[in-house]
Amino acid sequence: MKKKRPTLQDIADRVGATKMTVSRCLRTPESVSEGLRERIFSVAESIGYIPNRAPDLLSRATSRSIGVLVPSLTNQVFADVIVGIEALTEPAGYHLMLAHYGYSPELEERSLASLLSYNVDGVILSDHHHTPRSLRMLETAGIPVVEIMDTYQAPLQQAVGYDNVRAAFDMVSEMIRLGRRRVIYLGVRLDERTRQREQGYRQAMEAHGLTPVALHSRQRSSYSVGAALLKQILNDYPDTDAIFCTNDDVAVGAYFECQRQGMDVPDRMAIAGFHGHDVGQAMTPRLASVITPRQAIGEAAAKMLLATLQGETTNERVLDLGYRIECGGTL
Amino acid sequence: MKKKRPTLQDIADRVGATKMTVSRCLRTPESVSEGLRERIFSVAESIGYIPNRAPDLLSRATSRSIGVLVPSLTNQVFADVIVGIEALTEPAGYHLMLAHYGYSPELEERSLASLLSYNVDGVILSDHHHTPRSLRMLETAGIPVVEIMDTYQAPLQQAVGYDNVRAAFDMVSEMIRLGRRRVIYLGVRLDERTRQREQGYRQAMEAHGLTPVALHSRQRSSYSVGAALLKQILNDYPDTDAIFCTNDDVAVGAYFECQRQGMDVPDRMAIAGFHGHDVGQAMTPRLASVITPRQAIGEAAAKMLLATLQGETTNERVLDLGYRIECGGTL
DNA sequence: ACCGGCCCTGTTACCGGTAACATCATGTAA
DNA sequence: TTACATGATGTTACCGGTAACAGGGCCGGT
Repeated sequence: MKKKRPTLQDIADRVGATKMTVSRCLRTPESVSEGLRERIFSVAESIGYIPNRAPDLLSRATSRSIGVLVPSLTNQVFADVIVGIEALTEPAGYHLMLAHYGYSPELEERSLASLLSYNVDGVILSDHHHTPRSLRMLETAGIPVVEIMDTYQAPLQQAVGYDNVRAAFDMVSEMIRLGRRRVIYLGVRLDERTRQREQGYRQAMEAHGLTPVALHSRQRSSYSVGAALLKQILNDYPDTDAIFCTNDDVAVGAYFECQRQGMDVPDRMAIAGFHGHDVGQAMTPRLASVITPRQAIGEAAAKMLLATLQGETTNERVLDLGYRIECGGTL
Repeated sequence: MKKKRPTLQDIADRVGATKMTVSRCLRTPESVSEGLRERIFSVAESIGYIPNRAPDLLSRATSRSIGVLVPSLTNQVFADVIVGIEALTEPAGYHLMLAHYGYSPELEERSLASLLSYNVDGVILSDHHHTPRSLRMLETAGIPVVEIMDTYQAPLQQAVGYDNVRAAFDMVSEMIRLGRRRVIYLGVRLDERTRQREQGYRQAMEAHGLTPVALHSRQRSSYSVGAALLKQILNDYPDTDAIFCTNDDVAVGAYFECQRQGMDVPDRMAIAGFHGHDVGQAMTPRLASVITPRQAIGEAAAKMLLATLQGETTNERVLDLGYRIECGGTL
């Protein structure tokens, strides 16, 4: 027996006008006579009117909302990206609809369907790989799409990010330049970007005639996993002199394990991570890492999407925001 | 000139039936004759029909979605909570609408209005303090509300969490029991829970006749801030023998600074954090911390909300999921 | 043969805003 | 005074599903 929430009609009844007039008053107050306007606002306030987007959703198939699909919310990287996106969409009056899919394309498909069923005006996607069905849906929905985090592959429409392969290549090359020869790659999960970084790592190793060795954990990324992987290295490849980790969590976890083993970093073991998160930058020695412009990526993606929604057309399809190699004290 | 996305009518036209029949077929396939059913599904597939929730939103003021308001997404704590919530809402067919408000009640109000304008069926809130307008909106919306993270204050309807004051009290008492006398509290930002932990800290100190000292940073929580605060302590209160930090980031940051200063932990300085995140648990010495059941809180909140939405009534208003004091190696 | 019921499908109306158009009063220039 | 612009408000229809009700064909039992 919950009471229905107030509508424009309820306001109209109380001030003796039609809901059309009330609608006008709330949208363009100056188009309504002063006395009426004041009464309408006062009644709206007193009965606690809350705008209702449902009719808009229905009649104009527009929701003033943007769907954002990220693989994981617990991954700090995407939290930063989202902050960047919202910094632009919120002032523009767009509501963000977030969904995460745990790195599974099937779940991405379901989440996408859910977002589209709410008539989102545009979507931001975090992976390049989508199911055929997802692609179909995006096509029939006919809304703007921006893909983020990677510039390596051809985008559906537009993309913002950096080149994961090249970033990994550069970091590993730097390690080799500094004299490391037995560099191992540490990965977790098997998402796209982890594979791309591995690819860059392999290219760098092979370019210098070195043999690439990659270790993976199937668990989700964590400090503990980094520690466990380092133990495995000491066991299986005891003469390793450097590790390049797919992210900072793993790198810092591995560093903790080095400490426990009394293994000097970087003399005996060099360590590099990816993304340049605060943990690594706050510890001593400072963690070597590829610093990525996560928040800027979010902002740029939102900017692109909003521009397209406002009808602007551009022929710039891919925006590369680059990265920075931070050597820190662990190389 | 974007093409309209397919509707039930489009399917109906192609199979020579009415949209009502198509609607029935998609919802309860067995209520439609076999031949028609097959044609409908095949056409739906071929034109790429995507369900549209807008009409439901409008005609039944229900969206099968739940609004979740968290202060921050970059705060790992809430990422965990969200994972817990979604673990229950997703299988139940509810879509999560996330919004964050940066610890500002005014922004919370705006976010809440936005969620309500999409006719969410229920909301989960992360703070106890709301603007009068927010309270009004919740009341007129007439939807179930669950507040999370704290059991200290009387809930609007229902609440799930743990007692921040008591948790802090217990941790600080433990530090004192182990011989610490000049324990300082390190806080960041001034959100509710930080203040509650400070309150628990003060109670513990005063219960033992000790003088409480609290230091705050106005910056958002980070490892760097923890390090900076520790430096400040060494300068202003050089004989401090323990710090209790409002969260693990600050605690670990402070620990890094102790390392840099060559200050032994825990002999010279004991350190305790809050939440029991993986960083602290993976490092050596393991960080003392109050381990909170974040994911379980999310799950319990979702369970409560779903139960209420299914019409169940309960007189259990507050669910306390407790916490655990982990002494680690830093006390 | 007739009736009742079942199964399948169709018809109508509705949800709550707002675009588009209609109406009406007042003002103002010719 | 007439004609027409201007401003304020009302009327109608629509968006896309689905609840509720209305047929109509067919079957079996009497």
